[in-house]
Amino acid sequence: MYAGPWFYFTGTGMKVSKAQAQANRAHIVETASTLFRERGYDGVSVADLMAAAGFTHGGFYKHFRSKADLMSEAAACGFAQMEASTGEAERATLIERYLSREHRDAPGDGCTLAALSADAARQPEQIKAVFAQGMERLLANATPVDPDADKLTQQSARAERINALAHLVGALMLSRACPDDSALADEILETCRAQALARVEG
Amino acid sequence: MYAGPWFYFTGTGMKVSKAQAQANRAHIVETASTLFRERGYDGVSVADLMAAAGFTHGGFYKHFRSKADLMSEAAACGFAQMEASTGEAERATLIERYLSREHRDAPGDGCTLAALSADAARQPEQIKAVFAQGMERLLANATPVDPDADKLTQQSARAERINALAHLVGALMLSRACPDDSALADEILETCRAQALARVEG
DNA sequence: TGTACATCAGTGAACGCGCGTTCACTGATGTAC
DNA sequence: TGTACATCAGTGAACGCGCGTTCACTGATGTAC
Repeated sequence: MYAGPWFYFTGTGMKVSKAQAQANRAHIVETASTLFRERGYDGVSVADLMAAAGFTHGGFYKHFRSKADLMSEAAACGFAQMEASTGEAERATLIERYLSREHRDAPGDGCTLAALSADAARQPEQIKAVFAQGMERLLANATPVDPDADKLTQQSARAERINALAHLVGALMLSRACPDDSALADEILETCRAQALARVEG
Repeated sequence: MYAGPWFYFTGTGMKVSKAQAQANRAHIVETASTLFRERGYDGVSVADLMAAAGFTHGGFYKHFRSKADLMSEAAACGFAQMEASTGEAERATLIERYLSREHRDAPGDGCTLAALSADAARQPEQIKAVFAQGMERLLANATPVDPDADKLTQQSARAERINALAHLVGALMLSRACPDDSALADEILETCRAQALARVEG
C-alpha cells in the first residue's frame, strides 16, 4: 500500500466522483456557515471546520482559495437559508420566532446578521458586500412592495422595514450579550417582541 | 550593566513609583478598551496592546491575571466612558451623535455595545455580566425615572428605553457591516436616525 | 466494449508564524532602623 | 536625617501550542482510443 519515501507517510488516498465532490463542497460551506455563526470567524479554524464536516484539513484548498473566500460563501449560504425559511410565514410569526429564546440560544441555525455583523464589520470589503446584498434581499423579500403604489409609499415601506430589521437584530444581539439565565436577557427579548408585534398589528 | 548568565540578555531594568504604576495600569486598560472596540477581542494580541500603550509585553502579567481579566476591565472602562459622555446631553443630541457617520467610522471611541456585544456573547459569563451591568446603568441613566410616577408608567418608560437601545445598536451594527461608502450603510443610519428622532420629539 | 492513462479530491506531515503566558533578571522606589 | 535592604513594575528571551497554508502522494473517476 505505501510506496513513498521513508520520511513520508500517506493514508489510503481516495478520489470521488464529480457529483460527490460538489456535494462535499456544499456540505463544507453549510457546516462553516453554522460554526461561524456559533463561534465567530476567528473561533473556527480550518482544521476544526473540516473535521466537523468529516474531512481532513488538507483538502480544504482543493475547494477554496483561502479561509476568507469560504467566509464569503458561508455568509451567502446563511442569507440564502434565512430567505428560504422566511419565505411564506406571516410577519407576526417571524417576529415571534426571531425574538424567541430558541433563536437566541441557537445562533448556529439562526440569523447571520445577528450572529456575524460585528465580525463582518472588521473583515474585507468582499465579505461586507455579501452582507449588504443579504440585507437588500431581506428588505426586498420580507414584504414585497406593491409595484402600483406611489413612490412615497414605497419609500416609507422600505424605511419601516429597515427600522424593524435594526430593532430585531439589535434586540437579539443585546440579549445574547447578557449572562445565561439573566433576567435582563429575557426582558430585552420580551420587551422588543411586544413592541415589534404591536407595530405590525396596530 | 549586564551581569546575568551568557545565554540571557536583559535590558535596562526599571522600577516606577506606585502612583506611576497605577497610572500605567489605567492607561493599559484605556488603550485596550479602544483597540478591542476597533478590532474585537481576538484582533488585539497582548503584545500589540502593550506596544500601543508604550510597554513591552512581559509586564502585562504584573497588572492582570490573564487577557480575559483585562477584557472585563476594558469593557467596564468602555461603559464608564459612555456614561460620562452621555451624562448631560439632550436625548435628540445623543441620537444624532449615536447614528452619525463619525460614530460609525470610529468604533474605537464609540459605543461598547455596538462594537463588542457579539464578541461578548461568545465570551465567559464574567464578561457578559459586565455587559449586562453596563446596559442596566445605561437604561437607568439615559432618562432618570420619576420616582413619584406609578409603577406602570415606570415600567413602560423602561420598556421604551430598551426598545430605543436595541434600535440604535442594531442600526449602527448593520451600517458598519456594509462596505465602505455603500449607499445602504448611509441609508440605514439616516432612516433609523429619522425614526428615533421622530419618536423622541413626537 | 475494453484498455491505457490523465485527472484531481482527499490525506496527513510539515512549514513558518504569532499567540498567551512564563521566567530570570534589573534597579529605582519604598521602608525599616 | 542617613543607610541598608526588600519590593516589585518593567524587560525581553523563551515556551508550547494552534493557526492558515503548502506539499508529495494516493487511487478511484473520467476520458481518449
